[in-house]
Amino acid sequence: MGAKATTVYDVAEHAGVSIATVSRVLRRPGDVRDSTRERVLASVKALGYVPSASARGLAARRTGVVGLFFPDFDAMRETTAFVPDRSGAVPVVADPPAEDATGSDLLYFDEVLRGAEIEAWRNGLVLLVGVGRGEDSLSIVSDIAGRVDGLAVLAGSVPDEMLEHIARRIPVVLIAGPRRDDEFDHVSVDNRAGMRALADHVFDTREIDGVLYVRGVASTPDDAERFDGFSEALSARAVADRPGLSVVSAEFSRERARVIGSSLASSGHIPDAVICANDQMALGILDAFRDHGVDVPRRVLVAGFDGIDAGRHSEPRLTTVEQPMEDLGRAAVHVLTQRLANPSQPPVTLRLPVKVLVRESTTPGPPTPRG
Amino acid sequence: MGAKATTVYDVAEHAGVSIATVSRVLRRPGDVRDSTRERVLASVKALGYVPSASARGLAARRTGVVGLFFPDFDAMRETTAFVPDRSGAVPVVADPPAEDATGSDLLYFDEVLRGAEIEAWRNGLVLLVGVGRGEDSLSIVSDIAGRVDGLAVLAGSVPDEMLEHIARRIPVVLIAGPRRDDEFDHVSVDNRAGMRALADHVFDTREIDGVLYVRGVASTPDDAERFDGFSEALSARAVADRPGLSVVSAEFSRERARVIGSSLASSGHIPDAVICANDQMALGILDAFRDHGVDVPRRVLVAGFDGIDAGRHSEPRLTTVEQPMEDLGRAAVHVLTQRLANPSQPPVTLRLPVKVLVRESTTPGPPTPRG
DNA sequence: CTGAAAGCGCTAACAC
DNA sequence: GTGTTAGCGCTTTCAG
Repeated sequence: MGAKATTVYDVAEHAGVSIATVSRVLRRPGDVRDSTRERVLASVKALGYVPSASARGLAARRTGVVGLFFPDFDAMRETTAFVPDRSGAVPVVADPPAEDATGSDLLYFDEVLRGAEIEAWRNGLVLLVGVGRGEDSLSIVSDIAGRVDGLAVLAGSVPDEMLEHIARRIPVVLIAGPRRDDEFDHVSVDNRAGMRALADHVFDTREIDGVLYVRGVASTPDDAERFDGFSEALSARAVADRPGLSVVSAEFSRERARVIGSSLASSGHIPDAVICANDQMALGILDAFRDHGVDVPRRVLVAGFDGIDAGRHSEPRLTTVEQPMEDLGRAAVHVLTQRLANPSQPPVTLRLPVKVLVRESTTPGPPTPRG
Repeated sequence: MGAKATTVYDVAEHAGVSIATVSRVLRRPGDVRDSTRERVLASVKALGYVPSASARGLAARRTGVVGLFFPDFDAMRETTAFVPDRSGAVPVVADPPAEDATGSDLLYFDEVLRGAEIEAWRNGLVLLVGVGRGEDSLSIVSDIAGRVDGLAVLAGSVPDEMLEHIARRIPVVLIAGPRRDDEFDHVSVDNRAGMRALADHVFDTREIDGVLYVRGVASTPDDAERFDGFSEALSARAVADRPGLSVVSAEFSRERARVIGSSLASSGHIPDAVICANDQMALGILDAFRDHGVDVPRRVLVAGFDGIDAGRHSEPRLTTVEQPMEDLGRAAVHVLTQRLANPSQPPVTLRLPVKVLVRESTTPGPPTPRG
C-alpha cells in the first residue's frame, strides 16, 4: 500500500518494450502483436500496475467522467460526525407506526443520483458526485468542474455567473427549475402540464362547485408553474360549470396544511375538492379531515403533487402527480453525452412528462380493483 | 463552450505574474501579497479559469477523490435505453395498492451511496461512483482505482486478486460480506448479533414451544451468520424451555415463502413463531397466514431481517432487524480517510451494530401506543 | 514574496 | 508493429 506506485516506465522495462507499447496494449490492444501484448499484460499483472487517470486525463484531454453537483440540503448538514460504535450491543426498540413520514430533499436526490448513475453506466462513463458546502460551494463546484468532461447541476444551486464561468470549459446541463432560454442545456419536469392534467382529472371525476387550491408561500418557480397549470384547467372549462375558486398559501409543510384543513373543517365551509401544490400539504389536509370526520373522497376530493412515498400509504391513499426523478438524472447525463459527442448542437431543453396517479383520495366509487 | 480551456499560463500572463504565483494564489493564498492575489483572482474571473484536476492530481499525487465501486445489479442491467419523450402528454393512470413492494438491491445501494456521500462531504472529499459491467468489471474497477486516493468496494464484487492488485496503489476498504482476516480494511454489519437479539426478543415475548426458521437456499455468508446467531439464541436457553426447532430453506423471495407459509397453514402444523433470514420471506409468510386466517401475532409470531420499507407498511407491521446501510457507507469512507491520514495503521475491521425494531408482528398485547 | 525550472505519468503524432 | 519524443497543466523545490 505504501510503496511508490508502478508506472508505465516500470511496466515497459519489465516487459522489455517502450512505454508507448504499454499504452497501446491498454488502449488499443488490436494494434499490438499478440505475443507482445501478452508479455506486457503479464508485466502489468506482476507489477500490480494501475494506470493513473490523472496522467491519462491530462494527456488525452478527456477524463471519461461526468459530474453531478447538488447543494448541501438541510438533511445533510444536520448529520453528525460519524463515530464508529464498537460496543456491539444490539438495541431492541419499539418502532411505532410513523405518523408523519417526511420525505426529505435527500430522498429525491437519491433518485436523481440513481438515474444519473444508470445512464453514466450505460454510456461507459463514471459519475463524480459533488455536494456543496455553504460558503465553499463555489470553489467546490469549480473543483468538480475541473475533473470532469461535463457537469450536471441542480438548478438554483449555483449562481449563473459561476455556471457561465464553468461552461467556458465544459458543457453544463441544468436539472429541474423553471424553463430558461439561454445557452445551457436543461432538463426539467413539466409542472404546468402535470397540474393541468391533475386538475382536469379532479374536475372530471364529479361535479365540483367549489375548489380550494393550496399553494406554497415562497413562490418558487415550481409553485408558480403548477399554479399556472391549475388556472389553465379552470379557465378551460365552460363558465357554467367552472368551480368557484379559493386559494390559500401555506408553508410547504404537512403541519401547516393540517392547521388550514382543521379551520376549514370546523368552519363548515368545506369545498368539493382540495388541490395542493405538493403532497406534504395534501397529507396535512387529509390528516385534518380525518380528525374532523370529513369523508375523503365522498365529501371532498383531495390531491397533491410530487408522488412521495408517504402518499402511497396514507388513508385514503393520495392521488398525485408523480415526478420522474430518476428520469431527470438519466436525462441530464443523456443530454451531456449528446453534447459531448456534438458540441455545436443548439441548446437542448427536455421537459419530462409527469404522470397522474389516481388513488382513493379522488375515487369516490368502489375501491379500485386489485390487479 | 468550444474554445480551448484557459490554463495557468493564460492567467499568469493576464495578471502579469508567473504560473507559480497563480498556483500559490489558489493553493496557499496566505503566501502571496494581497495586491498580487487580488490581481490574479481578477484574472481568474475574467478568463473563466477552472484548474484542471488531472494536471493537479498528476503533479500533487493526490486527487481528493474517494471511489465507491459496486457491481451491476440486475435492476440496473434490466434498465432500457433512455429515450426522451417529447410528446408532452400526461398519462392519467389508476395506481392500485401495491401488494408486493419488492425492495431491490438498488435500494440498498442508494443508502450506502448516500452514507458515503455524506461522509465524503464532511471530509472535504468528492465521491466517484463506479458500477461494474459484467465482463468489463475488472477493467472498470481498475480504471476507477486509477483516479482516486482510496477505494471502497462492495464485498464480493471484485476478485481478491484484483483487490490485492489495486491495494498496491491505494487503500481499499471492503463493504459488507463476512468477516475476513487479511490486510484489507473492512466494514460490515453484525448479522450474527442481530439475529441473536431478534431471536431472544421473540423467545422472551411469550412461551414458544415450536419455532420455524426460514433460511435462504444459497447459503451466502450473510445467511450463515444469521443462522449462527439464531442457533446461539436457541442453545443459550435452558433445555427445559428451549423451543422445538424446524428449519426450511427457500429462495430469498416473497413468493416462495408464501407457498411455504400456505402449506404450513393448511397442514395445521403451525409453530408458535416463524423467524426468517430476510424480510421478503417474512412478508411472504405473513401473506400466507393472512390468506389462511392465521392470526399474527396472536397465534404465531413472525419476524424478519433487513428492515425493508415494505415491512413498515405490512399488516401487521413486521418486526425486523434494521441494517444500517447508510452507516455502512459512512463507515467505509470514514475508515478510508483514517487510513489515508495514517497509512501504516493495522487493518481496521468495523462491525456495525444493528437494531431490532419491534413491531406488531411480534407484539401480541395491545397495539403499541402512538408516540 | 516571487520566478525559474524540473518533473508528475500518460497519450499521440511521427518516424522507423 | 514498435520506439521516440513532445507536450498535457499543474505543484513544488530552490534561488533570488
